[in-house]
Amino acid sequence: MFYNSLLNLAEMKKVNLKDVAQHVGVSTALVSYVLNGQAVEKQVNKETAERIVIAAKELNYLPNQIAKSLKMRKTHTIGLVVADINYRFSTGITRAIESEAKKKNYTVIYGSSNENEEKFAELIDVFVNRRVDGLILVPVENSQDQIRKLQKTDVPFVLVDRIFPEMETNCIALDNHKASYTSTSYLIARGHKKIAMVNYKTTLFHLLERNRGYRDALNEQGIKEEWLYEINTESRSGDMEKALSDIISQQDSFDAIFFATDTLALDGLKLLNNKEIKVPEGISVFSFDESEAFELFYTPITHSKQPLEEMGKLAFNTLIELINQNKVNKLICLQADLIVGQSCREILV
Amino acid sequence: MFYNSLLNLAEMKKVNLKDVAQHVGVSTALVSYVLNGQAVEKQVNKETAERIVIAAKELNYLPNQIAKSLKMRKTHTIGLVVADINYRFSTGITRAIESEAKKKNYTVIYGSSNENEEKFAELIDVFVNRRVDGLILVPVENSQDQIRKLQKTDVPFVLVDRIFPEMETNCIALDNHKASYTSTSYLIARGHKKIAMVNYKTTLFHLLERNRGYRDALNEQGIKEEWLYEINTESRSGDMEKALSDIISQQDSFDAIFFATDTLALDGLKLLNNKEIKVPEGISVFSFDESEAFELFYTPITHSKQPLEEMGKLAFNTLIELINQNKVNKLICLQADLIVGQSCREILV
DNA sequence: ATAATCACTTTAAACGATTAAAGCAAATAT
DNA sequence: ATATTTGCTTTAATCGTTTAAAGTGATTAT
Repeated sequence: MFYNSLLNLAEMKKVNLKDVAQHVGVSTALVSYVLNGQAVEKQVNKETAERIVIAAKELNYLPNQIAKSLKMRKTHTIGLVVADINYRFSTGITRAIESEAKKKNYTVIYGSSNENEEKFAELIDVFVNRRVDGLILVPVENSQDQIRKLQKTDVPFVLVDRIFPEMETNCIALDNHKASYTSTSYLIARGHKKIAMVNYKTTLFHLLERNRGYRDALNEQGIKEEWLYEINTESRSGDMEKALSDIISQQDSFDAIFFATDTLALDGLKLLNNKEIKVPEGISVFSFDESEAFELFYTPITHSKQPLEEMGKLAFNTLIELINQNKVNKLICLQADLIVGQSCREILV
Repeated sequence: MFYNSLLNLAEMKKVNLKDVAQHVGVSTALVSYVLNGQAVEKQVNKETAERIVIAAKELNYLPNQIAKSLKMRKTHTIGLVVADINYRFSTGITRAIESEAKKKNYTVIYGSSNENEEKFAELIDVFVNRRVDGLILVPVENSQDQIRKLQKTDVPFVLVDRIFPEMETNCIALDNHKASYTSTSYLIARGHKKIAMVNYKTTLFHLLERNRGYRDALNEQGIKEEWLYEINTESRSGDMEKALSDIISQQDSFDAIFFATDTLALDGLKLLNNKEIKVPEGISVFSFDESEAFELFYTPITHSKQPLEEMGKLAFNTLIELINQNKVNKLICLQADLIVGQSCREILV
């Protein structure tokens, strides 16, 4: 084989700086300068520079990012941990983050914690070992210690969606209280009085905020009672069954169900289908976020919609600021949109 | 600050091999041997080994994977390119691949081509530059040249779902012809005679195979005509509208619609909802794969189901074989499951 | 008494880039 | 005639690992 032949070399294993340098007959330093746009600054002879550029192209030279990362102490990689890749929320922000990252020449390495504390911790460890430049995290329940551990590190990170209010972290989240308040108010405005709230039994702040928004709206608008049904993740379908049975048994007194997440709404709507309760005639339904699944439901579901694109974009760009300047302190609160479907009837007084 | 204090050092920036070595008072080589389980092989003094292990733990030493990768010429990272993260297919195999990868201590870097040829090429370039050990690809239409380029490289890869039959590649795919044949036969067996097939207008082999399966089933079972409607991705909703209008206008003569993908089925079912055609009373519906969206449709959709978990697992493990041994040649064909719902009525003859 | 073996441990060269600092002719200044 | 500057290029250290190869005392063999 003619290892020296241009063609063969280009097709051979990997071409490195040294190969290019030897081919042109200069040192690796010169090649590095030229290929990194420092030709003028370092006063490289124009003709030499050209020869280097041409040779690099001909040899199909691609810099070894690993070596570069080691030397520069920058990997141009960020880690993303979502709660569950099957959530629409996850694919939404993942998409946004990935496309934003690509624009800025960053690579995303990704993992799904599946709402599992240990897996969450493991993923962070793996990413930190890989020397990611930063992390975007959707933390799981009870991961405060993990986050605190991370804070002692010099790895910048931003939380998305879920906040720990007792900690100072950079965070992009929805104003869940307000979104929930607005939603509940919308139901009240349409004449609903007895509104059930179905939420997970959780300590996650963002979900508790949805309860608080619901409660505050009721109270401030003269409804002194509240009807909160809590679903345990471990006994999910059973709990939902119980909650809906309870709501339905008092069917003529309950006006609406407010589901605190799209996953809950999906479960709930399936059950309502089974029980042959019509929406909104039998009962009004309001959801937080929407699942793709809603598209085939006979009634468009009125819901509160999170700006996923924007969240992802903001998360990424905040992280980049952190990476570049080190000191930013941000708690960005976004507003939800109220998407009016036909799942909430108008009750005349 | 007491840089020498254990506690502070552990909380400081990054601890490296040298730090551990100095702390114990030995060379980095010894530390490396011990921490990589070569203590016995390299005849390291037991007591020394212990001291090294303890020091590493105390200092919270984590090996720098970048340096390791550079030296070992192995990144323990694989690249995954899916066609669109919003497809259920994508999240399905992504999940499987990721969990399999984690078991074997691999990290996945991931990207979505959004069915775009250029983005597909870009992603591969980025991943190859990052020196991934291998690639799992769901190729986009017309990406043959990209694949051929990749073959000239020493980067091992496996294709998933979509094959280019004219090329020799390692590939995990469904037996689409058979799945489609079986599905069509099922419809025929239930007394359907005039069955419309709705598919994308495409050159993608796996989708064409679905057409062929449909056609062969019809022909071999005495139905000499075929009714193929092709949807152009660019004029998607218009084309679907046209196709369905055409099918419906002859409603009493068409018995069933066979959608070649879940995305097409979703679009189609939405339109049928709008047009207030009932499934299966008005027309039978069969889908290839299912979308989460089907869960809220009033009728469980009968469909052909791909074993996503298995596909992902096989893809990953095949890739690992390739990475380790270099020469494997596999075209693994999986079989679909027929999931019987209630969307295909029984037509009595 | 000297050589060989043993049981450890260290040295130092990679991996492929970046980049201060030094080197070296030729041109210009003193 | 010598010193300085200019214009360009090379040298060599560095990032944090891995791992042949060499080193080193103590023990055993000849």
